Amino acid sequence: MTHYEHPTRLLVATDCIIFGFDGESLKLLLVKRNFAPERGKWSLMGGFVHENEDLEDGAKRILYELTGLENIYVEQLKSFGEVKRDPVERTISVAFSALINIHDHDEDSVKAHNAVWISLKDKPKLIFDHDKMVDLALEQLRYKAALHPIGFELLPEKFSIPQLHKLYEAIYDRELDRRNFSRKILSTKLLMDTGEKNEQSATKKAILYRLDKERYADKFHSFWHFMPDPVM
Amino acid sequence: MTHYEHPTRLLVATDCIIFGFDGESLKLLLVKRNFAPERGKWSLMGGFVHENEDLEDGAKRILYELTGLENIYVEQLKSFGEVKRDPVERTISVAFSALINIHDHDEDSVKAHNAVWISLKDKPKLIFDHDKMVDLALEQLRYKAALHPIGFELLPEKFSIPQLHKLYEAIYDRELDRRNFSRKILSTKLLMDTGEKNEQSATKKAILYRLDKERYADKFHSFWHFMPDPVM
DNA sequence: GCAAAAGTGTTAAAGCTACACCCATGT
DNA sequence: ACATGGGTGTAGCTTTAACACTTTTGC
Repeated sequence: MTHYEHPTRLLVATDCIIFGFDGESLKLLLVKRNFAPERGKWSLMGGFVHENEDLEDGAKRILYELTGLENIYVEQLKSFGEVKRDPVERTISVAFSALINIHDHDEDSVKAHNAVWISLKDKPKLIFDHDKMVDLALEQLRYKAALHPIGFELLPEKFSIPQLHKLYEAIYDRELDRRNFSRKILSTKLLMDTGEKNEQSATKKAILYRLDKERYADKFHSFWHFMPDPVM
Repeated sequence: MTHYEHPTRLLVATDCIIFGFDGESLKLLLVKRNFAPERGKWSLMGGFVHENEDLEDGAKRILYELTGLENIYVEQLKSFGEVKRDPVERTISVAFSALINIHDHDEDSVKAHNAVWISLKDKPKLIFDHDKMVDLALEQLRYKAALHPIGFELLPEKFSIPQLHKLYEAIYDRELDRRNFSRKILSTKLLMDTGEKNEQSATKKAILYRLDKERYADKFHSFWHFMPDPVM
């Protein structure tokens, strides 16, 4: 086998599975296509990788175009390369998962792209193999959030434990005992008390925490065990 | 953003991180290149994706060419797409992890490709970003084997618990209490007693088990907790 | 004072670790 | 019979799950 023998070049795209959380349910940012092919149908946000651009940079460029946000938490999910996945021309798509704070995005930009936040439970059928991408992204989010502190990416910088609790219930689509959850989270020592309280609450105001960035960096590679087994 | 706007086509390759286990240590099947570029240096086995071939099929084709084996356990790891990762021409590489039974491969074929099994601990420096690929593959193997029953792919169909135990010690590069390990494995009910014993042993012959395929399929998505925390 | 949400405590069961002991086999 | 490796048992500790209770706040 020699290198550069049959240099068949292929189209390479990235598609982004963009998760958000509005305090109640987990949402996806989806695009209603006003361009061919599959005009009028729903799809993930995507685009082609440029000649002089790393894969992840491509995904971040596309995310920036859509949301106006930089420094988004992005993780490569998997590449989808079935020969006939795109009917127009063979295209390899590198799928990226993105977690963003739903309140931060640029609304005009999102509207301009014909994009909408849709609850996972109301997800319409998407074009091509995008449904598979979403399924996998959700599976991975569940997998990862059970063991690593990534849920925070979906929340504001300052957040309460009840908020985090609701997020986890949304991610796993099931009830979690709030008291055990709280103790488990606090036992990681990953949260810093900001001294502030959630003034929005009509009842007892919850303590607002912030992620301890130093410990976060140290512990990122250690397992959590947030979920009662079995998770999946 | 309209589809098919700037159709820049790129080279797409697959590289395979091939793990094997010889009963003592975890090994990689590496190629000493007798072709350009980087002739004489070590690399992973790889090749370009063909026009009419799914990504995973490409990896399997390459694995078949090298080892003569079909039905190999293969898992897509990640795509590597840095602009300058390949100095000759920009190439996206989709990395695949493969777990094979080291005794099954076709020796002639491996020799013909100038490939050698090398213990992870003696791994030479590899070309391009192949070192990164190996690091990630190992991390993923550790991650996954702690929670899912995939170690079996590296063993013969019938294997003993002591064999499995040695495999796990090799994967995690640390001692594991053999008695606790044994109990943990058996408690999953994933192993079927074949009624046979390991006749090779010079001392007490170990019971040979086989993976219970039905339970395997059912349980594949459930977490194991094989390793004492923290694993990583 | 009451309802609702937040925070803290308790207890029994389960799981894990670190051991000790016995069994089978070839020399 | 003994050295070696394989199989099973157990005590003490830690973690978990499933609960109850108290505190804060707005009305």
